[in-house]
Amino acid sequence: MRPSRIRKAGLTELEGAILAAVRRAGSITPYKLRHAFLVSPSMEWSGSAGAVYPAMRRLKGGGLLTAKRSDDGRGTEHYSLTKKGGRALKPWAADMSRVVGAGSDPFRTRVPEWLMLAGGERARLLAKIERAVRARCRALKAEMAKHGRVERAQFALELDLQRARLRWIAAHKRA
Amino acid sequence: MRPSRIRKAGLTELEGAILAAVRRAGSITPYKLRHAFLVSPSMEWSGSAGAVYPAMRRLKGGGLLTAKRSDDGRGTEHYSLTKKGGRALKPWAADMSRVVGAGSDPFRTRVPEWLMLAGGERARLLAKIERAVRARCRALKAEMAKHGRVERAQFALELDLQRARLRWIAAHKRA
DNA sequence: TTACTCATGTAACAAGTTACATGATTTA
DNA sequence: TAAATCATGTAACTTGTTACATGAGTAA
Repeated sequence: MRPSRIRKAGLTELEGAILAAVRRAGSITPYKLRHAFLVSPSMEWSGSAGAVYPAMRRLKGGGLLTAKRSDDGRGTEHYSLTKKGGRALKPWAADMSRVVGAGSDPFRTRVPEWLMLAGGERARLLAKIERAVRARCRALKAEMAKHGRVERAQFALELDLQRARLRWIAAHKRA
Repeated sequence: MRPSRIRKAGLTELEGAILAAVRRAGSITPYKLRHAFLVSPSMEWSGSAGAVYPAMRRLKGGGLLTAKRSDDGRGTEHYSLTKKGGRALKPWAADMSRVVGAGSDPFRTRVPEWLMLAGGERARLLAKIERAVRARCRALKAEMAKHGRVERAQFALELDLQRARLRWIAAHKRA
């Protein structure tokens, strides 16, 4: 049976990302963090309230975050990292089994199905995908300019992923 | 509110992958499919019984799969794709908003935290990550030889992802 | 007969999603 | 004052995970 709460087993991906973002910000409200996730194209989560608020409450409950409620009538809560939170972040950041994993890639997942298609149909679909990937690359480059160094480093990784996809398409569209 | 059962909204990633795998196999038991997921390093799911059996039952309930129970005393069930299942697979395979997405990448997620680290600590961690990624590449190449054309196409994509990571590390380890 | 593999399945739980509710504050 | 935005939160649901249960067939 697995323990609940902030398990010894370690942080989830979302929890780690939240902790890291709180540390970067110094102090931040769930609302702002949520919108950072919402806006960021490099973030894999929807930034849904139903995920962020419970996760931050969980982290606070585990002593990894502290919250200070301001008296602005809205009850805005400012979260910051505790020492314990900082310590918890290390094994998360250095978890090799996760770091080295390929994650979930909807492109890769579909490859077998694409390769099942007959010549003409496959060529058409791959051409369509190629256009979509190129459009995504353009959007990524445009977005990149608006962000700081750290986000750009994330964008750069995704751009390289998309380029790898383009190479893959080129290698498989006529076969 | 979202409808339940096999939603109009489309198949989940796992459902699509299952359907595609069933089509490839022609006819397959959940047990065998489960083990294909379990063994495959390019598959992102654990292939847990608690995911595969319910998903296939769901797909059968929606008429996308049919099952024939053999009388071997074990009640082994052989699933195959229905016409409806084949039709459902198309929009899943051509869902551009998903195809073009970056998916969830635990490496990318950790980038901000790595870049927060001071010089020495960062260099040590990135060196460790580099070794792990290289080991993964070797494992991938060794595994690749044992598989067929379609799986190799998936492996090739992951290899390129890992190479992009190595390039990223090289660019960020001294900075 | 003991142990292993084949094969299906369930129970409890974790953690995300959408959609909604509620209210304060700012801006047009 | 109406509408938009800031801000927190909950409810219902979906779907995955681990861990276990059950039993048939096979090889030592």
